Amino acid sequence: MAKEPKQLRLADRRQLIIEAAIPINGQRGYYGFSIKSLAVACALTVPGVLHHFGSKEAILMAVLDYRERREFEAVWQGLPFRDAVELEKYGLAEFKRLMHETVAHSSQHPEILRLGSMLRIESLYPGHPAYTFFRDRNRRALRTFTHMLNGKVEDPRIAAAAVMALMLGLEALWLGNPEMIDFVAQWDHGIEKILPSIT
Amino acid sequence: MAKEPKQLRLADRRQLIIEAAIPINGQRGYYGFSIKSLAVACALTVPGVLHHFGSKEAILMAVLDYRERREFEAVWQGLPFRDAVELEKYGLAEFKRLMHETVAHSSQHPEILRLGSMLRIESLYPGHPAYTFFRDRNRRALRTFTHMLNGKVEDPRIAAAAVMALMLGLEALWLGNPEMIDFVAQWDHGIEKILPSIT
Amino acid sequence: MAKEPKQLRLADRRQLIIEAAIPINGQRGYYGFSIKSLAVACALTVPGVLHHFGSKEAILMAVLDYRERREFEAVWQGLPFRDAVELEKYGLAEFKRLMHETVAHSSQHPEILRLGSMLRIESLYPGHPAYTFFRDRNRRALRTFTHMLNGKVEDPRIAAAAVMALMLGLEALWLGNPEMIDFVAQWDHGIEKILPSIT
Amino acid sequence: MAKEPKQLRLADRRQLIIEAAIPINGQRGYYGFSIKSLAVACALTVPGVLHHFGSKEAILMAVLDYRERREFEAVWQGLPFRDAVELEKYGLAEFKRLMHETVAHSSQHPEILRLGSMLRIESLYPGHPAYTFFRDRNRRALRTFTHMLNGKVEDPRIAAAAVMALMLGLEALWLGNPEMIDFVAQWDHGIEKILPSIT
DNA sequence: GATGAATGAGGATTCATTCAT
DNA sequence: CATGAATGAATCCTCATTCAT
Repeated sequence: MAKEPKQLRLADRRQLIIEAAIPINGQRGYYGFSIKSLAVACALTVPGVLHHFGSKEAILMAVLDYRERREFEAVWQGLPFRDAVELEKYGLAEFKRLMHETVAHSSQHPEILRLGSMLRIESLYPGHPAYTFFRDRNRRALRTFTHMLNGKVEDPRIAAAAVMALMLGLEALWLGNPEMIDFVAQWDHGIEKILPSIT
Repeated sequence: MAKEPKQLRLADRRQLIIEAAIPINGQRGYYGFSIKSLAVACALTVPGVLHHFGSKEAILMAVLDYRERREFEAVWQGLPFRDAVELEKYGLAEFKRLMHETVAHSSQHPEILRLGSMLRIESLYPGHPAYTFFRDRNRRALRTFTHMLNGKVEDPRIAAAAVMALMLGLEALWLGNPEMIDFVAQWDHGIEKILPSIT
Repeated sequence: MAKEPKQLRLADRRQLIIEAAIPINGQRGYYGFSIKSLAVACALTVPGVLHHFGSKEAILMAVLDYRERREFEAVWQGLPFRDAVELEKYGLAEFKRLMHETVAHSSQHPEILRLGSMLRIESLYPGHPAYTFFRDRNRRALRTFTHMLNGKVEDPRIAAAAVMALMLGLEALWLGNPEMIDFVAQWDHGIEKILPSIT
Repeated sequence: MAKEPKQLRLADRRQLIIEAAIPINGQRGYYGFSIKSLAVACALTVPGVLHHFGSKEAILMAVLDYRERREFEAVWQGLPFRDAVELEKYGLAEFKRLMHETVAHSSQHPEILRLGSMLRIESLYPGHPAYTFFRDRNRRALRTFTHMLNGKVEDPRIAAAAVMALMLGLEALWLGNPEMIDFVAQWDHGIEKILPSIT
């Protein structure tokens, strides 16, 4: 006879709160969301939530960290490369397969996408808790993409930016009107234009 | 000797407030910005600002309206077409010239871009004052673009979405790290891939 | 061809404002009503209203003054006595006729009644602008009634208070549920109990 | 050595706040009183007060509820009837004894009376939070009184209204000038006129 | 591990009023 | 005679946070 424990283990409770925080942060942003709304979504009290994270800022950072970890586990971990740098050894087809995976995965988790879009634009404000986080992340991403495309296209930097722009743009478009565009198909079409396969 | 009047006329003061509201709304979003911060930026008091708009929501809508009008005047008005529909009669080169103009203009006004990016994502939340505004605007834009590309590309709908995605994505990328990419050059490169000119 | 003047004469405009102020003050009280609501009811602006009275307090006092004058004109002026003191010479029947007139008149003007009820209770607060006004008015009324009943009943003071209480109470009752009681009939019934006619 | 706790229990604190709210609401009415003034009277901050009730409106309703409960406990509970309906079986003397008790009790608690008078008149405004509360309460009261006088007087409805009017009127009179009239004596005198005992 | 009490700061908005026009 | 601009004070309420329980 397993009793259902009212008090979850610390880690479990944290994860529950974080998962509830993702759509809330994605919808209202860091400035617009309130711990109260998060607490209600978790069936907890406000101090109950704060007990686990200490501050609103800490909740945000935990969410960002969780999101990063999840993305890594879902997309990158399943691939045969140890790290991004190693990718250089692989061909364009491999790169496109990886991107396709990412897009396909994203299309299943719009809330994660929305969180990223919201916090990316919100964190442009220097006072935002995720200011440096996103600034550095963007730079790193562009560098990584450039690296990955190195030797495979004429101007890797331009191509990398184009790829990233396509991804960001489709995300925004799809989030706004999901019924109007097919995220994955649109991606496949776009990437083929930007990085045409040799036939 | 003209005295500087402390009381500005309705229209002048409104415009001043709106222009001050653009960067503030772009940085913090509707939920995150405070009328106080806007009032300080205008050298007014909070009720002074509210005197002209009545509510925070009304300020936002006035900003959106102003932004729309300005964009029209700056980009579309100078072009030889009466309206979007007429564009169908023009060729791909004309379409690309129009887009280029828009991008070039946008690259001079990052604050306007930032406002758009912020409010687009923020307004996905159904309770947001600009919810319907942006939903309808997005739909209209995709329809217009599709219409403009009709007969010029294989699949106008897909192409239109790709063009919009490129624009949105480059905006987001450039806003995040303006020093890392050349907005206009990157656009010209991208559009040539998506809508290649016949040579 | 008489032109309708947009600008009313000062006195007329004042009266219009006062008449609009009666139901508003009666409904929300002095503390609860706003000059804005009054201005709207008069199709004027807030400073437009204040132009005529100078302050919220002055509006209230003007309303009270107007109400007093109107009551006098409507009820007392039509009667054959010069003033209240003279009443002593008349009999009980005359007194009851006067009261009946008052009640009949009141039943036609519930807004006036409501104003009186509201301000009477509100003005018990020492900081209220009509504090002394009503305190003195109540005392004067009780004294006058006592005087009027002098020599006609056993204990004029008690009877006077009973008469006043009946009036105040029926007013309150009728204002609350006008469809449930017949103000005038109820008065006639009550006064006959308190001050029975000799048969 | 019992330490005086800074944090009171929910129920205790609520009662303290409500009791402080009674005179404040009685003096200024719902529209005229401010949570700040109540907070000061309780040696709390404004959010401290709101913590317990959530809104100004909720404070009012709690006050009304408390007042009702207290009246019941003080007057009706001590009497030998189970409920109002049962009263029909008792005679006029019993009814008058009950009324007398009520008046005697009221005369000891003018603040409660004042609260009732203020809110009764204020709640005639349809937007008032206690609008339906008082409308229904008035109807119920008149029905109950009529019921209680059924079979004991010629016209129970008229008599009931007269009794209520006497009560309401004496309250208003006494609240305005407590030094001028003896509430209880005046009641006893009045009720004997309206409902004379058989001798 | 979690809750209720309490607070200081700040949120938007309303208000009465003054001033310039 | 009336209006629009502007303000300081006060409104209710929400916020993140701390403390005691």
